Amino acid sequence: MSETKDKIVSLADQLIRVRGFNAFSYKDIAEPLEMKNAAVHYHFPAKSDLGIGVIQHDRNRFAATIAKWNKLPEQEQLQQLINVFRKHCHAGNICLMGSLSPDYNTLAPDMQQEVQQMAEDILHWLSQTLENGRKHKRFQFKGKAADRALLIMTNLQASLLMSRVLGPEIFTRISHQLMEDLIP
Amino acid sequence: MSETKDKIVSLADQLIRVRGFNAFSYKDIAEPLEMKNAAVHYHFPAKSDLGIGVIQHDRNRFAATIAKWNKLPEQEQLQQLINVFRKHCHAGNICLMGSLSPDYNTLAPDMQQEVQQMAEDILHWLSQTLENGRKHKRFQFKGKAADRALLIMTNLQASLLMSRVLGPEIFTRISHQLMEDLIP
DNA sequence: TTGCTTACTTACTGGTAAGTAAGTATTTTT
DNA sequence: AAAAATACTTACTTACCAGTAAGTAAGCAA
Repeated sequence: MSETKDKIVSLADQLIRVRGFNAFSYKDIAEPLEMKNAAVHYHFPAKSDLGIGVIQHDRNRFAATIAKWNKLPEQEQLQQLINVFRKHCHAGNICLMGSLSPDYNTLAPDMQQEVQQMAEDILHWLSQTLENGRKHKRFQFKGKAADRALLIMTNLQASLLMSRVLGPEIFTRISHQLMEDLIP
Repeated sequence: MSETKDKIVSLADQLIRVRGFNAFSYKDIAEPLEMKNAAVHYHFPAKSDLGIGVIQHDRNRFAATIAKWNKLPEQEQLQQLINVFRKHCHAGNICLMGSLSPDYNTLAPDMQQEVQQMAEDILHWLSQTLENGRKHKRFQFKGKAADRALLIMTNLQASLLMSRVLGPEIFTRISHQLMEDLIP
């Protein structure tokens, strides 16, 4: 990917997390990068192309990141995930899923599918990590790992939303209690 | 409140939940109600006035609803709350908090404050209900009731978001496991 | 019956949005 | 050296948005 394209995707990623997909415009990309509206359209003809670019970038980064974690004990892998969310929390960001799923009905079908796959990526990894952690007696929880993954995923996702409204200590309380619940 | 004003608020409530606050316009209100753009502005001069109207309507309804539940055993009160969310889930709606918190940074300050108070309303009630339920041995959980309320609140909120993307069985799995975790 | 309020409509403004057609300068390929 | 691809800019279109000014018809109130 060219340098310019990369800068556009990074900035769009930020804007989606801070203001939402329907609340930023090509001008918000073009101006800070000192180019014209039409230059952004050159790289991403439609806004949904830009949205898809952002999601794919994020999915690739996630895949690379979890690969780096995969020799760590499971509770540390989960802690790493929580750390990623904490950094976003303190930057005032919400996660891509938390930003794009409320707008889901307004998105183009090809972008909707990309959002869906991102959700499946994360849930699949988290399910596996929880299942393995339980097998190795590092986690203790009731029910299926896939259901537990849903609970934890929704906690993390919405903790960023609630933190935006009620302050960052919300995130700390949620992530702490979450971990506490899992440790035998 | 006049009948017209009430119809506007109800429709706006729907639109916020289905498409998001920044993704509907006065035209989307005016057209189905067979009036002109300017008539909506007559009742709600700025869009934030309409937003505030919707939130206040919802907060009042919530207050009235929990008052009706307050003689029920705590686990049934929580089940009632889950039922409210389930109905929204099957209507394709998300909750107001789930819709407005991603857009929080784009909202007018007076509307932000209203969102904040709505969050505090729900968390306060849920904390109290969990605390009372634990005292009466109807619930069992680790940690502070206020922290548990945060976990459950975020589960419910984001379960509607995830259901929109991955289908309504997501909500069923989350709400079921959530209840299971609390029952002694 | 004159005046005031309510609940609108008509007609508009200024601004912004996504998107595009056509042209240009620079680099790369043949 | 000619042709073609790359990465833009200029200049524009179409469409919509929130918001407003001015007018109006109906009802009520002194």
